[in-house]
Amino acid sequence: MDTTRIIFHLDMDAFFVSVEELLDPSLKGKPVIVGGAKDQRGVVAAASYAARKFGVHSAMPLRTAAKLCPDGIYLDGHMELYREYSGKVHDILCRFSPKVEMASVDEAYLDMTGTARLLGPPLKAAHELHDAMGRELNLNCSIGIGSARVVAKIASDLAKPNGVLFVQPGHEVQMFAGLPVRKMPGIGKVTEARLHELGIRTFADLHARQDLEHEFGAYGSAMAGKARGEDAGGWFDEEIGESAPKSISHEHTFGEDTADIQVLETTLARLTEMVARRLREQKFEARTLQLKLRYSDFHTITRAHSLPEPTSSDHAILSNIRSLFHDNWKKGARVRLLGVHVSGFDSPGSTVSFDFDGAERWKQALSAADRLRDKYGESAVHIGSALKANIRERTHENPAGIRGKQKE
DNA sequence: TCTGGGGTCCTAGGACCC
DNA sequence: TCTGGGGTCCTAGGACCC
Repeated sequence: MDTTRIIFHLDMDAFFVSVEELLDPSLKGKPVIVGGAKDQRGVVAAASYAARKFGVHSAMPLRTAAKLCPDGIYLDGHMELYREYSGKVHDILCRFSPKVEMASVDEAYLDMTGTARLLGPPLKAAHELHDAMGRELNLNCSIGIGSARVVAKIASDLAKPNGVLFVQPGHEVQMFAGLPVRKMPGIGKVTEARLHELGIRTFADLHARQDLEHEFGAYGSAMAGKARGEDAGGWFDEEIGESAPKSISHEHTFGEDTADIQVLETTLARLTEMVARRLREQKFEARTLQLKLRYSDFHTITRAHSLPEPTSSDHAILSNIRSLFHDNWKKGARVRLLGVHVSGFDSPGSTVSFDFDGAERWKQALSAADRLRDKYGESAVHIGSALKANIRERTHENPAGIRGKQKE
């Protein structure tokens, strides 16, 4: 049996800029920079290929971009519109595979395993997908094909712009050998510098070294594996599919640093409102609340507090965030950024209406119990009888207050 | 050159429990 | 009374991605 998976990674080319061009075709071919005004605090979110010729690239401070490309067209951007187009992209992808995962607004993974009978071989399916994006949305994209997510991701990067690349299973090492380590997803500025110090510059260098685990811990062997075209969990990495969000946050960088308590308090209240509203929209409640505080010198601290019971109320969140702020802000110190972050989600229904959706919970609990029994034997597990009384026990990892017997 | 905003995942230490 | 090992939770910070 052939168990090789076929994964597509699709990446929209210069997505924000391309959508802006749909809105205003006169922008085509011009150096367009999305992210904000030239003199604003902020960074480039996207740059057209014409702007890139000046050396402008995403994540670059706007003020730097303004020096490199003073005559560029600087736009604030329309996030709502990009999300709308992202939805259209998603709709098209769903015609090609039942397993689609949007990794961000402008990129996605598709599990194409077993679609050959319907859509033909991978390259044919990829070209049809590519054509559909052009024909129906008037947008360019690049598609990478491989046997694991990392492979597909690296391939789509190599395929840019507007191309398709299939890395045949088994040919990863050979195909990637000459690539700089930075091309590997997960290796950024810091890890790249550390690798360079060790004389490791390419994927091939990465293979040749046996001491990565020693230098980088578990992450080291993962890197070596990835360089061979394996995903973190081995050849058969995680399923492709959407997963529930794990955190919600909003933050704000002031146009000018401030120590004005009124401004700081108002900002905390506004950020909290935005976070709480989204929590309620998603029907989530959060247990862990976190404040982020960045001073003028860019020194940044985070301070968290976990509640005994989850909440989505503005008042509860704000009062906790305010105490975190007042307990930690160096009075009078000028602040560059404030942020409010919540995590540790629980859907309110799972706590309140246990009796109504109890069946599913029990199923989960029992299957968890079964796994423990498999591991430790029949007497290892007792389902807690105080199930209702002891609501707090039931976290995601411990759905019904199951306790494994101690192994003394 | 002065460094956004929204996320995910990892590490590491300490508290606490058995 | 001391020791220790394993597991989980919590907090802080940081790398990385788009």
